[in-house]
Amino acid sequence: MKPALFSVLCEIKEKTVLSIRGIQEEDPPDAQLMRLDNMLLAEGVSGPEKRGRGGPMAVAATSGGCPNDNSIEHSDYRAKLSQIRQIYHSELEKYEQACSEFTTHVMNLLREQSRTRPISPKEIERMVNIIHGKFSTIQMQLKQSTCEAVMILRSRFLDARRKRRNFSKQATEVLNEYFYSHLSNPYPSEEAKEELAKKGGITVSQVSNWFGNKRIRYKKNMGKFQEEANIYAAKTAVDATNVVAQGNQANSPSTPNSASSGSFKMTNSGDSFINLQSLTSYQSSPVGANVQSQMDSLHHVIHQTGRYDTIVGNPLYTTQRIDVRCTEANGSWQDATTPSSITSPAGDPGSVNSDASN
DNA sequence: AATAATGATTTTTA
DNA sequence: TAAAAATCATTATT
Repeated sequence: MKPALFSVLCEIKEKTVLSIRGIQEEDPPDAQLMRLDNMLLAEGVSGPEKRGRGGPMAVAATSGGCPNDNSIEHSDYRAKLSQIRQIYHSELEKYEQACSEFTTHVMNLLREQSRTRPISPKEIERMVNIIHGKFSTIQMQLKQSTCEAVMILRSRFLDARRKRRNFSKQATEVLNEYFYSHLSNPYPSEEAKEELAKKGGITVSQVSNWFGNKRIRYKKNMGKFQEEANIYAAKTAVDATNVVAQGNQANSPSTPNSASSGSFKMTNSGDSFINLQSLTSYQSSPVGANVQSQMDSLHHVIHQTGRYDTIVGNPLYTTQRIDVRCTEANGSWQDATTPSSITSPAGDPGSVNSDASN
């Protein structure tokens, strides 16, 4: 009886055109999926668990502990990321398992039924394809939402602008020290930046940022920075003189002025320069190498003593005049916005700063 | 709560 | 292309 039924079913099938027809579907829509995959891979969500931990972790232990928050934040980020990653993988696995389970289940069912009704292998294949398609769309959704989560995480943790931390005391100390002892040319070289970064427990680009900000802000109104300028200038001045006092014999005094400004364009002010030079040499024995920084420091000290009154009295005015000093003297690390109009009411004690040059 | 500081980013400039 | 200048967004201070 069975064969009869079977053949009948076959006929019906033929008539109702339930048979296979266009089996052309699938797979143009893979562009998006590729994008998601790539991104997940790039973010380290998919791909091998890279717990590489080798990195620049142990930063310079030189001189004092800098907790260095950066790494803390980073590890926080990594923790969250690995959480996402974990979820992603477990979900993915679940889906894959479910998919294969369901597929085998359906196939078994169909095979069983194929005994009592006509089912071509092509139909089974098609069925399997459909199932896989369904599951892969689910997977894609998973990938998409994972991507979203990662992006959110990124914007929250990696965008340093959003989570700014002030530098440690140590870092600002080091940076300011350099800045004020190279006030005439506060452009640290790449090596110097690395050094500073190391000492301060920050990155080189942070050093660069800091100097960029510092220069512009210092220039913008120096009055505000007078205090710390004096502090650091005095500090480094003392250091410098000490150093000089100890051992300078190495260098010959034969490298006088030229050395001082180095790569800096020293527009004019020949006389004032000489002036300062004599001053410095007077204070501290002639030195070749260190001259620059000493001059900077001293400059500050002198400067301060020279016109403390005006500083106190009229900050604005002072600033401007200092500004002028910078322009004329340095001529370079920035040009003062101030017009020459305000320029020195010549003659006053302030003229001390004409020295300021370099 | 208002405002100053400050580190980072973006845009402009030389 | 590096530095200046403008701007943003967060943190500190009052």
